Parts: sequence; C-alpha cells; structure tokens
Amino acid sequence: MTSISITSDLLRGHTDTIILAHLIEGNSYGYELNKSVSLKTNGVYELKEATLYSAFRRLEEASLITSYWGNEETGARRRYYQITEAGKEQYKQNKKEWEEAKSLLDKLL
Amino acid sequence: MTSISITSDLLRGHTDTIILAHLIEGNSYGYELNKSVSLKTNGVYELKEATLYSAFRRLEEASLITSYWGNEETGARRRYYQITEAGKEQYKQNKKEWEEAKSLLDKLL
DNA sequence: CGATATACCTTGACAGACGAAGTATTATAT
DNA sequence: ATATAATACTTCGTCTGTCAAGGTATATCG
Repeated sequence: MTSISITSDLLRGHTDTIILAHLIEGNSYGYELNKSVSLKTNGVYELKEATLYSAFRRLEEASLITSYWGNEETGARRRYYQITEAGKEQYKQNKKEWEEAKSLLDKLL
Repeated sequence: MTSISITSDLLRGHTDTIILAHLIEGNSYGYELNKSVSLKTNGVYELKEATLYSAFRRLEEASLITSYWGNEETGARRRYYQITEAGKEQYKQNKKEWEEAKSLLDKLL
C-alpha cells in the first residue's frame, strides 16, 4: 500500500467548491459529477455518496444551485443540478479563498 | 475590510501539521507558536486557543510530541512542547499528503 | 436468475474547530 | 495606586461536515 490516502479532513470544506466548479461547466447530476471527479483525479479521489448528497442539499438550501428531475425514458431517474448566479459568485469567492489558504499553508508547513 | 477570511474548514485537518512544522524548528509553547503563525502569515491567520490546546493534547496523546513545564522565574508559566521521532515522521507524511491534496484541488477547482 | 452498474436517499455517530468563560502573573499607562 | 493590557494556559459545550451503513429502484449482461 504505497499510495497516499487523502484523509477527509484535508479536503473538508472544499466539497461545495468542487461541486460548484463542476456545475459551472454545465448542468449535471450526482453520479456523473462523482465519475468526473474520479476521472479528473485519475481515480485517486471520489466523494462519498452521503457527503455528496448532503452537500447538494446544503447548496440548494443556500440558493447556490437549483435542481429538477430529468425525464429519462430508460435507466434510473436522475436529479439534475444547475448553478445559480449566486452560486457562480460563491465559486469565485471560494476559489480565491483556496488560493489564499494554499499560500498560507505553503508558508506554514 | 477587504481581506479574505479563511474559514476554519479550509484549514481543518492542517492544525496538527502546522504545529509539528513549528516544533521541528525547536521546542516551543502555545503562545509563542501562535505568534509565529501570525507573523509568518502577516497577521492573516492565527489559531484559536481552544483549537491550539486541544491539538496539543491530541498530539501528545498520539506520542507525536511531549511536554514539560518551563521554569520561568518571571511571567506566566509556560508549557513547552517537543516533537518526537514519530512526530517528525508524521510531519513528513502529512506534508506529502498536503502536496497531494493541493494537486487534487488544483485539478478540481 | 443473480450479479453488476446506474442512480438516489436517510439516519446516526464522530471528530475537529471554536465561542465563551475562567485562572494567574507581569508590564504599562493613567 | 490602580486600571488595563499582554502573556499564558485550561475546560466546557456546541456546531458542522463527513461518512459508514443501510435502504430503494431500474436496466443490463452472462
């Protein structure tokens, strides 16, 4: 077991931003989003389902995203999510904070 | 107020590593460590006391640091902390994980 | 038919962060 | 002299994001 396992706490607080970043590229649904995360990180990282769906709820509650049921004629039903204007603003802000946090930690570690 | 306030969750999980990193430079105590953090980040960041001291307890519990009371003849008493060999190993590991997390987030955000 | 992949949801527990409050000593300003 | 600030540590209770574990339902493939 040589691979590094990223503990949850290191990415804690970034879940929302990861989701917003994905939705900026276009509407999507949970399962697809997670596959995308896995793909982008070469299978290293993936959101836990409970984490993902509770984040969706939190974001919708905060009006940063909206959701609607897709009308699939085949396969399991999907709930699609769309980022709002407020969500885009929040994403920009979060991204800035990430850059700031990165800079801080590079100084401290 | 133009500065960005780094929310706790962005640095969550890094507290231990910040402390270990500081102790690698030499034995220290809570108050000094926090002043050092503040200095290194130009006053942008500082650990909350409750966070700091509970982290100390956690690290000592895990044998990553040891502590002893300083024999100050003047001023408030200080509890000094020293990093152990295991602590140094842990620091290296945490640092690696930070680099990995950074790389992941730069891909995802 | 059973297994696997797709797709979503809920509940309960845990751990780290932190606000708030307290204890003590020394230095500094009024 | 005395109030205030700075140094220095501690404990308690609460909050929040994460996640393990369980569940539901449909379609496909061997």
